[in-house]
Amino acid sequence: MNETAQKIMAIAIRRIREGGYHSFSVREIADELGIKSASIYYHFPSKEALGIAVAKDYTRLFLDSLGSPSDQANPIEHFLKAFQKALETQKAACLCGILAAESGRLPEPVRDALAGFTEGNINWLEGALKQQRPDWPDDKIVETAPVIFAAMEGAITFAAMGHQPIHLKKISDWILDVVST
Amino acid sequence: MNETAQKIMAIAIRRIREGGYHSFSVREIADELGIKSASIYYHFPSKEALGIAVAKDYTRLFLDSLGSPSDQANPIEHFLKAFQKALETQKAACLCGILAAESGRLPEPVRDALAGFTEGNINWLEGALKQQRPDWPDDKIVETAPVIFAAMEGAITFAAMGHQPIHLKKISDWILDVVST
DNA sequence: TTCAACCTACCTATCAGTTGGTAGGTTTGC
DNA sequence: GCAAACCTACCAACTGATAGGTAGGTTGAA
Repeated sequence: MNETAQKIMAIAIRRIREGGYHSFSVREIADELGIKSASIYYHFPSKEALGIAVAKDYTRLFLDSLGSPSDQANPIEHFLKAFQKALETQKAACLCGILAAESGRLPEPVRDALAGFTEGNINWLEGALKQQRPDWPDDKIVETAPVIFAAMEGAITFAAMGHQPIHLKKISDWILDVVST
Repeated sequence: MNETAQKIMAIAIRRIREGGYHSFSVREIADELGIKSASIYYHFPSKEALGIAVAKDYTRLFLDSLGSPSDQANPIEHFLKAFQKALETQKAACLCGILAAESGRLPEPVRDALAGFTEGNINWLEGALKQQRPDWPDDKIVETAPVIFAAMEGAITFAAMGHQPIHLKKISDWILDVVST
């Protein structure tokens, strides 16, 4: 993965987070980079392949930055803070929440890559809940994890939209409350 | 607003909820309806105008079905159940959550129509909270309403995606807990 | 050491298909 | 006769994608 390919991915990821997979074109990326659209196809065989690469890279980066739940005293809080930090530093929604919104018309392999992010996050949360609430039965853990995830995705999507001020801290506190009682 | 115009809007609204504003075309709608794409422009001057009409109609229908918070003994519960009912009967995400995801690349008037939905819902929730929690200070109410809204939007978006089972009932219970304590 | 062979990273030019949109003609029911 | 509701036929712009070419660097065998 060379420098140009990484620049292409960086632009693609930003544009997807702004308006989704269908709202960017290969030509737009090339224009922004100052090369021709045909050159994009030297680095990525198709727009779809670029979308998959972007989704997988984003997933890997996010999960890597999370580390392991067992490294944390309060892994759920750690998870929620990762979302807050992502919004603060990148001032953008989560790629996953954006792609989820258009999942009905996404090329199947892109949808699969998107599923990788949700699964990775929900698995992480299940591990975190098991550690933090060993008293909870499995089905309660399996039900709770995706709800935490989806609620945070919604919050960050609307927060990044910027029309209404949304305090991620507030919803994080709610979730911490639910988990600790 | 005649029958064909309403059919056009019904198809548009369904397609937007499946994949967003950028993933449907005027021709697709015409094909599904069995008319030519040019005929769409007899009823709506542009795709943008159709998008606006759809967003406004969706907003009106949803707010009308909510009624007034003061008609409800527990208006927050009423609001949350409206989301659950929408998912159950229509098996689709909320138009607003989908459009929010691509808001960065939406034509401005469509984005404005989208803002109408969020504002309408948040205003409703503020009224509901004021009624249900007269003891809460104004700033707490103003902070809480958008968070309830965004969390439910996220939950319904991922629930409609269908990849992971999300229980809207669960997040509704959390929110009711927060409001009642 | 030299030179053919190959590679990387782009380019120009073009493709077929799709997009939103328009001008102007036709049908149909009152 | 007239107007609502469609149609045919088109347009410019844009889409993802391909074919074929090229400048400049690297490699490896004689």
